[in-house]
Amino acid sequence: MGIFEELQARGLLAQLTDEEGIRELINNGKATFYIGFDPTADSLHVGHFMALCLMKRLQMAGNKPIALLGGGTGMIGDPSGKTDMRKMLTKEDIDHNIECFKKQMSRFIDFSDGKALLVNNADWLLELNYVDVLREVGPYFSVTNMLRAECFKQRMDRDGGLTFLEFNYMIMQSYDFLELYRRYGCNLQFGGDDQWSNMLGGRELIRKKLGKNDAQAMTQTLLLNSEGKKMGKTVSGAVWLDPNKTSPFDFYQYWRNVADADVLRMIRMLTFLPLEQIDEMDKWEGAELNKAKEILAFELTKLVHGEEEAVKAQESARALFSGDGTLEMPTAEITEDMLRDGVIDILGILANSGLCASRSEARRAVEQGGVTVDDEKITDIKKTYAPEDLAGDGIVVRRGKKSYKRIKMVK
RNA sequence: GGAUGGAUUCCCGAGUGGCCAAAGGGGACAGACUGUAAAUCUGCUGCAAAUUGCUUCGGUGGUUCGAAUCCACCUCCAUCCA
Repeated sequence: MGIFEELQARGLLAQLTDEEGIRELINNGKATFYIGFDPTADSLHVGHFMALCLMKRLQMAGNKPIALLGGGTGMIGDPSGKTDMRKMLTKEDIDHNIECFKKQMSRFIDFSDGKALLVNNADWLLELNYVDVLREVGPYFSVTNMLRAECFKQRMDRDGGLTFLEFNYMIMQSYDFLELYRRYGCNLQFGGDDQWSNMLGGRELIRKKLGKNDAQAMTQTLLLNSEGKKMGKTVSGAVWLDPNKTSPFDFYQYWRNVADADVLRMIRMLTFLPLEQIDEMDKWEGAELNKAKEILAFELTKLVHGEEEAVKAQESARALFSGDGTLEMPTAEITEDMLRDGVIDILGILANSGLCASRSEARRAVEQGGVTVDDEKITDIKKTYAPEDLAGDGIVVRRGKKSYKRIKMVK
């Protein structure tokens, strides 16, 4: 089975310009392909992770990946699938973000000996001048066609409309493909399915401008859950790959908690487990799926944070939910200035430790029976603790099922 | 540039002088049930030294005993016209 068939079996492929051509290309390791990453934040998130995995798979099959960082396009902002216009980033932000991306990417992709390239489109986009661009690519784009593209259509119907700035994103991205084709012989572009129309733009441009018909594009399935929402997003924001932004434990928990209907699909798409093994799991049902969730969470945490962190996260989770294994626990410190009359009440502990946002919220949590100290339920909102109670290892305060902290007194 | 309609709490959205910390829904959080899932049910959802006080309805000033609500100016947004 070639890499093409494997990607297909894993459900990663969405749209392709030429199925046979692409199969031929990647199965024989003849593709030089690129995926673009917009440096809109200082860490990669789960959506990027999926793209990185795809790059890795293709690299393992002998193809040459180019990671294109959007230092230039990032200054414009992609309108595809966005409800709001992106906020404009400063040059400094973008450069900083690119540095962060580079570090994280090298964990996944082997950039040694030219096996993969990392380029920044700022290198060519920023030098362009307006008139040259118009002359060079202007004639090859039909505004009529562009407006027909789904991503623009939706945007036009929405409040706020589509700005000229965003409208140009597609042209920039097409220009990238052209440039990479010229410079590195890049003959294939990958991207999320929402990028399809932008990618076709590039292919068209190469065809019209250079008369070459061998630039291909293919998109990967977007990572959606069974409710059609994007995976990797929580209420508090994205699930990041940077351990300082999303701790390995939280990362683990995110995957541990996916819905039944999604587990197998996620395993198939995101892990590197052999397909035969996954097919076996596909027969699992009901509570057995919990095992599958554990596998998913463990495998992904291992890929992103390493085996050691994955083991720790798994043990902590088991300890927290079923009582076996060792519990690694975040600690919050209580200082003397938080004391009132020489003691601190339970509400103060909850609020100061970050388990609750405010004393009011803490009060509610206690009143509803959601707070536990050293496995004993707290019912009295006036309960207080003296510094001696918090000495040594301190106490373990748990709020609800999933958040807990060790509370210690410091001088 | 002109006309019209808007801006309310995390989001959507009611409220058009006191009974308003502000209906309803969504989300979030907590509890029950469970499998750390889904569905369902219950509670809860501005802050605090907590039967009270303080801050909040785009901004600034004003009218009034009293303003989310009335007036003036400003900012931003949408739709139509140019």
